[in-house]
Amino acid sequence: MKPKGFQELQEAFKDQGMRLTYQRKVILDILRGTKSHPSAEMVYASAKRRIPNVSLGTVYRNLNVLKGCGMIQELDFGSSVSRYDANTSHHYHVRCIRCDKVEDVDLSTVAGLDRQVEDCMGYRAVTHRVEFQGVCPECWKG
Amino acid sequence: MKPKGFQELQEAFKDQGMRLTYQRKVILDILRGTKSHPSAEMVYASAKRRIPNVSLGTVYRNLNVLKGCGMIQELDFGSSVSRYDANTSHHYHVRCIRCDKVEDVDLSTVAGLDRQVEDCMGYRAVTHRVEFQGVCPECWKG
DNA sequence: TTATGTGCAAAATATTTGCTTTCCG
DNA sequence: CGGAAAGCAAATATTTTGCACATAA
Repeated sequence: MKPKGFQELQEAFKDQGMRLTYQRKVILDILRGTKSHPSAEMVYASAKRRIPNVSLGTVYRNLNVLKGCGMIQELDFGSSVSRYDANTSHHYHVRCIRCDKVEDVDLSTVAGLDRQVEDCMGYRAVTHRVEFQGVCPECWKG
Repeated sequence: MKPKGFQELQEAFKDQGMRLTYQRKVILDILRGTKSHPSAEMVYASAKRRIPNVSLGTVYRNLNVLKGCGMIQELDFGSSVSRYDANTSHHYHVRCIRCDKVEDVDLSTVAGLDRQVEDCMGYRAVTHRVEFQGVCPECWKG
């Protein structure tokens, strides 16, 4: 379901009339290879090491494309910058309010909440997102 | 606890070395008088009806001041604009992905979640925020 | 009186877009 | 070859800030 090889990846894009460019692959690889939930700027910095003349616009465009394909998800935290995650399963995040680190929360997503909102508010196709924030161990120990 | 009269409001600000200006009061009144969770622009538009030459900068500055005093809270949704709420109790929100309306969710906040994250992740002073999103009745009926 | 706040405009931040050139398929 | 994508820069959108003047206490 999550294509790994170049071949499968290429096909996955082709089905949607899109190409697998080198830039696109690098950006996806970066996200798949980290758990740090990087921002667009961070992805850009990382991509630049492999493609020195890559542009920030290309990074943003590809992040949006990958999001559109459901290959990555965008995390919108209180902070003004979006962060991206190649783990598209429904899981929660904690953000440290001091160092701005974002980590996955190992907590089973609270089941049935979406359904409750659909029932009591009359909404449809409801999803939800939970963001925890606090001070991480490194920050409060140091 | 939530000062209403001019007198008490004035004192509440004074304690923090702040003044109760007309602009500040109008902005707070606007937020206290609506359940629509307006954005800064919306507050600005509303304030302008009462203070024709009020500036957007003043609105932003006061929203931040009021937030700092804990008199209002800022809601950061996936969308790129912040919205503001004079109801500072811990409650959840739903946003309609079609018309962008934001409503309170009548659901008791899931207790104990913050504590669980503190225990299993080692964080401190954890709070959380839940945002539901879906299609509101008006949008899917129409 | 005087420090805090306002209005205005310019700056800062984050992201998107137009256009020409490049390159995937 | 033809259309999708890249690179670059200019444009947007939202929020913040510097400064001279006004005002609450």
